[in-house]
Amino acid sequence: MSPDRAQDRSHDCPILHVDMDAFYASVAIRDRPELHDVPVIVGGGHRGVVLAANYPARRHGVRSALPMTRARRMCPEAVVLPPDYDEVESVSSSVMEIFRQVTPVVEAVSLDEAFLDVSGSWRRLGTSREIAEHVRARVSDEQRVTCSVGVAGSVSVAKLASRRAKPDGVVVVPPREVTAFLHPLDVGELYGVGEKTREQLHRLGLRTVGQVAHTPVATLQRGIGAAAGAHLHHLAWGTDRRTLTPRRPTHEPDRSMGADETFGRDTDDRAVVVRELLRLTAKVTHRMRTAGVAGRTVTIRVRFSDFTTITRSRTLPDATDVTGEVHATAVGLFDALGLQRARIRLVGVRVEGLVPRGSVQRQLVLGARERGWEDADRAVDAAASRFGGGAVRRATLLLGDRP
DNA sequence: TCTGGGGTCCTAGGACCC
DNA sequence: TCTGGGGTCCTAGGACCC
Repeated sequence: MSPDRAQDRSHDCPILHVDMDAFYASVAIRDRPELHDVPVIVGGGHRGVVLAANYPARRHGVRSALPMTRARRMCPEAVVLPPDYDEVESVSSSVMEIFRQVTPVVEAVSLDEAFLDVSGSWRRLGTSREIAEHVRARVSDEQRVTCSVGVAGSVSVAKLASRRAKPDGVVVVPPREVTAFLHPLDVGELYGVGEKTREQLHRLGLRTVGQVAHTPVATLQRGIGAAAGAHLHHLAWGTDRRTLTPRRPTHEPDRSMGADETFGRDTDDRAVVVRELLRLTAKVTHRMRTAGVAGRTVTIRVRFSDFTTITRSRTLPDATDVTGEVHATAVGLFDALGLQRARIRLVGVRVEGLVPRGSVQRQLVLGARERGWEDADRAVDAAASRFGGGAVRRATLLLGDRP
């Protein structure tokens, strides 16, 4: 090992966490230099939240997930742009391709984040730090957006390191420096510790990661639950041994698929809800059929104007991907709530317990009616793939209440 | 005009079965 | 003849992540 490499020690650090900087905003302004130094917020329009804010906007306190109304109030001079999902996806897949040219062991977390295990690339590409800089240079040169990279011996530490590296930097945390790096951090920095758990831990007198590390596991488990407590203790010592899974094995489908939507205005009209449930169901079952999966458990979600949210679910005798069946189940669950004039903000449909469609053995022979629905679904799918998603809609979706 | 939409995993109680 | 004890499925809720 050359002195150079001994010094940067990144052979102890096979894991890279690459995180794009303010991704949706960076993509939106990459061809608009006049916007680089002014606050830019990317967000959904109506009743939406901030998807991304560039660094000038962040200086005003604007961050992801903030309600757009508050964001505009905090930074009235900001340029607000709608997200360009197609463009973001295109940049994302190009960036992921760069990662895969560095190592085959790439676990994409989301459009803007991935873990890389580069231990097989050292001979070819140099130390982990050098590989991190190589990745950053390529992403910047080829896609004109920046990213930050955390380098460490484990997934959880690499993740925290990339946050420290932001924006547009690299942070390497070799094993011998892990506790010094982790222990001063606020517990809320740990992966899996959100607002609620952070508050619980604070009530137990635990504010820093170091304090959590020196708390008996049993105490943590009593405070926040068996699984979370044990996991947290590992995270606090940086001894999380999770390895990367390049992608979910193909024989293993997603566990659930769903869709929900916030109404433009709260509603207490059953007909509006039923129609929305149909639209959402059609969207979900179409995705299911495209993925070749069917599911048994149908769950609806209802959020009221005061933001309280309930779910109701029903498990069917057989897995289905049929729009009519899922919709009928969803409407049955909704009607069983017996709501009178409750103001509803959002409804959603989710199908769980997904299995490959080919494995579904129906116990009962399909009646003519179900068979008819399946044929109708296939016709809708075919038309959608030929003419685009909006080409065919069920008749009830065409009635009334269009803006 | 406060608070999106896509998911995953965990917990807890009751039913049901052996 | 006091009522054990698992294991699994179902349902509802909640926390969390990006």
